[in-house]
Amino acid sequence: MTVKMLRKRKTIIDVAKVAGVSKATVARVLTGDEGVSVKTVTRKRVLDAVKEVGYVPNRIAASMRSQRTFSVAISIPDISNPFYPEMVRGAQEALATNGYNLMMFNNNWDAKTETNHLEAMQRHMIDGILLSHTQADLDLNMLSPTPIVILGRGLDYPEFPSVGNDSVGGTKLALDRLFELGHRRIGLISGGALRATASSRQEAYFQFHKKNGLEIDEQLVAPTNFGVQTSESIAFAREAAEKLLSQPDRPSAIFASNDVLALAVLQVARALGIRVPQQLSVIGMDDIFSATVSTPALTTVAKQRYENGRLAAEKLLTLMRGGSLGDQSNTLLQCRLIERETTSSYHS
Amino acid sequence: MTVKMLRKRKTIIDVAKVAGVSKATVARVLTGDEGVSVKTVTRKRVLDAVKEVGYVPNRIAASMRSQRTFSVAISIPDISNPFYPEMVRGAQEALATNGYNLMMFNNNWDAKTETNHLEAMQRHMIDGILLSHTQADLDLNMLSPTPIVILGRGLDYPEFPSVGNDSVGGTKLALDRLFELGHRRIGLISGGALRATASSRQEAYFQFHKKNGLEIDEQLVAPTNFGVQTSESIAFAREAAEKLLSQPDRPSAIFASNDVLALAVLQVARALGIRVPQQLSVIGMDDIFSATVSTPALTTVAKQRYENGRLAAEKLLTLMRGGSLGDQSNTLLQCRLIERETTSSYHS
DNA sequence: TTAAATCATGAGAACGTTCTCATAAGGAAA
DNA sequence: TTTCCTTATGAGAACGTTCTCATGATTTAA
Repeated sequence: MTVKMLRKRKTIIDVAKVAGVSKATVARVLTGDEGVSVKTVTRKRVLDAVKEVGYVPNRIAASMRSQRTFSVAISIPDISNPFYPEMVRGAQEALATNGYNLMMFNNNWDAKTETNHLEAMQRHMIDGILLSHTQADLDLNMLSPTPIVILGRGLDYPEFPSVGNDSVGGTKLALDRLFELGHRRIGLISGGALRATASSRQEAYFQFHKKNGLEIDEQLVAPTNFGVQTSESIAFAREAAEKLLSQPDRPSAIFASNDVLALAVLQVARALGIRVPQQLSVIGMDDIFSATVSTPALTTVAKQRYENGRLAAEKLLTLMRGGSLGDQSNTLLQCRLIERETTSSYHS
Repeated sequence: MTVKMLRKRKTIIDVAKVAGVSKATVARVLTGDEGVSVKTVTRKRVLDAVKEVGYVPNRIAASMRSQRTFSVAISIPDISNPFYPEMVRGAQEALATNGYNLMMFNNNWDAKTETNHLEAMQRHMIDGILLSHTQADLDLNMLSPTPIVILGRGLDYPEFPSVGNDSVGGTKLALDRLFELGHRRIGLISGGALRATASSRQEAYFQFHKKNGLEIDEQLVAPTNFGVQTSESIAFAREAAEKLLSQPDRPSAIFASNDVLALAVLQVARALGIRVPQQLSVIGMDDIFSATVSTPALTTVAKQRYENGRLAAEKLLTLMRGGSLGDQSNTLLQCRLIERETTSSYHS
């Protein structure tokens, strides 16, 4: 008869016993910021004892006392949306190299879930939050004093630090390029998670027309949708593209505010027998992986997704260490136009 | 002069005081599994007090005593590889509905990082692990008694429960279909994270030839690569495809063991002026988003990624609750062939 | 050589829960 | 009434660290 011997986890006290020192000394050796002084021989004895008993520190207990968990929460709408994983990776790597762990919260664009997640974070005593918000009216002050960094342009929460991509600048980049190529009737399909973001891009579209003395044809602007899932987004884009492209005086170019939308436009154009880029130029935004493998490969405005996550994490680290961001509180990363195969100069 | 009043977090004792009961009673009300008996009036008084003081339970403290953290770790090679996010989402949602949180570990295919992560998990006292392993020789018993469920076929760790996709069956599905379409010279480009997986697919390829009385032409089999990043994977596939397709007696069809590879084949074919599917049929595997938007849209063997994550989490939940999986320990999910536009019958 | 300063270590409180055990308050059975 | 259960609550230990403070050992300054 075998008794299943499940030995208990070793504690700092076991180590202390073996090393012949007090638990305080063990703690000093293990968590010692260079400052603390421990005799070299003692340190060695402790370290040896740690190995001997196979001690693994219990961070829960440490957190209990020190009030620091070394975990950070990241809240995003949908990890399976190709925009986010790269951002998460950037954040995770920056945090990991600093000894922090990442807790992932995925709210599926659901406001209630998002709010629940915020409370879950509080319960878990996380040290900081990276927030790609779905709603514009979260009570973030409730989380004080836990530091928060907003992922994306912080339009809805101007008082919080943020790192985002300059999508308005990117929109200009795309429109200017199309103008340069001779396009004058340019369609807009604008989506995105948040009303503020979506409308700021539309604003850029209007500005562009004004600047270049072009008239705005409402028929060229698809009604903005936001806060929807990838699959719905595709259906929406198909519909919008069909409407834009089946007009008698159809646009010679379309700018879509993300690649998923732009790829849908490509499909519709193909179905309608409109050749891209000969008869229609298309520019997307984000530079997701799919943009590189579509045929023709999608011209797009690239966002710095990895860098976005990384930099946000970096800021959060500063805040968690009690530092201040000064005038570096809100960062907008530059977008870059990547010309592939869906753009060409205008032919009447 | 304003003194920044940062009020301390409320504890169960604050609630107890307001409600005029002991902390034990508060705990009973808040964590009470139906079994425990508390007077209705007392319960109400406690619940009111919780609201009044704005109490948020401290799970760290709870974990300290109860030895349960209600967090689960998921270890994957690369969240920005389009295969994983959907799986993570499946896991996260199943766990969240059961009150568990997900800690994400991303090892970038690095063995050392993976090992470090395993220790980090132990430190954090996580209740269970979902492991998509990179190495075949991890000492998982070290983590005992923390339950582990392997993501993917558990070939390398047969003694642990696992949930994976039947990629061998999927390979057969693809090859049989190509055979049915009249193809006899079929190329294989096989990659994948793990040696065991990659070679089991190659094995299926050999079996297929034997079964159908076909000779194996070594020229049609690209050297297997595994354990590489997406970007390297693409370069590898390009090279392999070029070699396969520039032979005098080139294959009329190619099966690639994941979509990223297959999409690369598409690009190479296009560059070489080989029309797909008229002159070359291509089948991929995984059914990532990009497969739906490529031109022509990729025929592929779909894996159940969300379900994979969900089911693995479900099993882990059973184990964490002390249950047993019985003969349900290892699950292989069925693959499905999705015929899109890169396959057609053979023309000499 | 002695006083003062610094270094090295230990004792024990504290963190905020959960959990065990004891006990008071009711109600049922005699 | 008394005794025995059952129900409802409280007291206080326990979880494994970190952190503060005290104290003995050693070095430095005079």
